[in-house]
Amino acid sequence: MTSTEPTGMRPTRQRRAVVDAMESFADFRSAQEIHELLGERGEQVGLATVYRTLQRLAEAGEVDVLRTEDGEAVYRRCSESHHHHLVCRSCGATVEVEGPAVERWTRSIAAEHGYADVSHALEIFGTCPRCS
Amino acid sequence: MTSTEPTGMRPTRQRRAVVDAMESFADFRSAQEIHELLGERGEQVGLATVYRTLQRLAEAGEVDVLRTEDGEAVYRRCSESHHHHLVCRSCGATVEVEGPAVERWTRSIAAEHGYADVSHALEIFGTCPRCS
DNA sequence: GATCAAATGAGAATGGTTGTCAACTCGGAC
DNA sequence: GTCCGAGTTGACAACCATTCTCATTTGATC
Repeated sequence: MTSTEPTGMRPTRQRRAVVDAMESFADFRSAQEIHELLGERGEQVGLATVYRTLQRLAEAGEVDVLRTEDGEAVYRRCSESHHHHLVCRSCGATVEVEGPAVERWTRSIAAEHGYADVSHALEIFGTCPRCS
Repeated sequence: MTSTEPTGMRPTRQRRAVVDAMESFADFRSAQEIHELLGERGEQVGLATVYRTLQRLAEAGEVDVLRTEDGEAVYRRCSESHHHHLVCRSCGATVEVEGPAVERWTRSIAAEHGYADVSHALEIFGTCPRCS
């Protein structure tokens, strides 16, 4: 559950660099931005490697992934809380929301139908106060 | 709010065809799938036009857009029918589920943040009994 | 040090999506 | 009905995030 947990990944210079870079910001960044950041830090890491590493980290649950409105994947070090997004249809303004009720509900629905390893995706759309 | 509302779009054959096609399914489909569906229906509509039309409809709030896990945009007619899908990660088996609790929760969360015209998309993923 | 699977990087390939632009259409003016 | 201009279309090129390929390098183990 912690970030020092073994993930089955070899601790190469490149992976350490990516993990380090992830610690240096708290918002969502694209793979390309992270690659650029590494360059600025003097860490030479191939773009493909950045993509691969971020993917692995995401699979291992070490980072959160999100899709921007135009389909770009953005990453952020894993905040401890699972949450959803309330997105403005018009300007894209996003609010992170939590819902224990939803978590419980999805789990019970899945169990009811015999589904295992449950996860879910929930997005709420609306028009934000500024746009309406 | 209704689908007969003027959207500032000229009612061309192609747009009518896309809107019609959107009425023929209730789940999220990609632009390419919708384009293919139009072809099967004997409606000749260019792919670019399908993309443009869906974009316009989304802007006008006539359809909901969502990004799949791999960044593809998927569209669904904006409907009041509130059911969600419990999808098997392995074989794709889908169960439709309803959740008044979720409907209520999303509405209240949105209201809390001042968001209007609320809709939402929820998919639950798991491994079905047959696959686990 | 020898060995081998895992990891890397450069560049090519992929594929969804958007841009381009000449041809076409719709709706209003006449 | 005809004309006109702006909106729309479609074929195809361009774009660009992401993934693939594969020869080379690296880390862990013996």
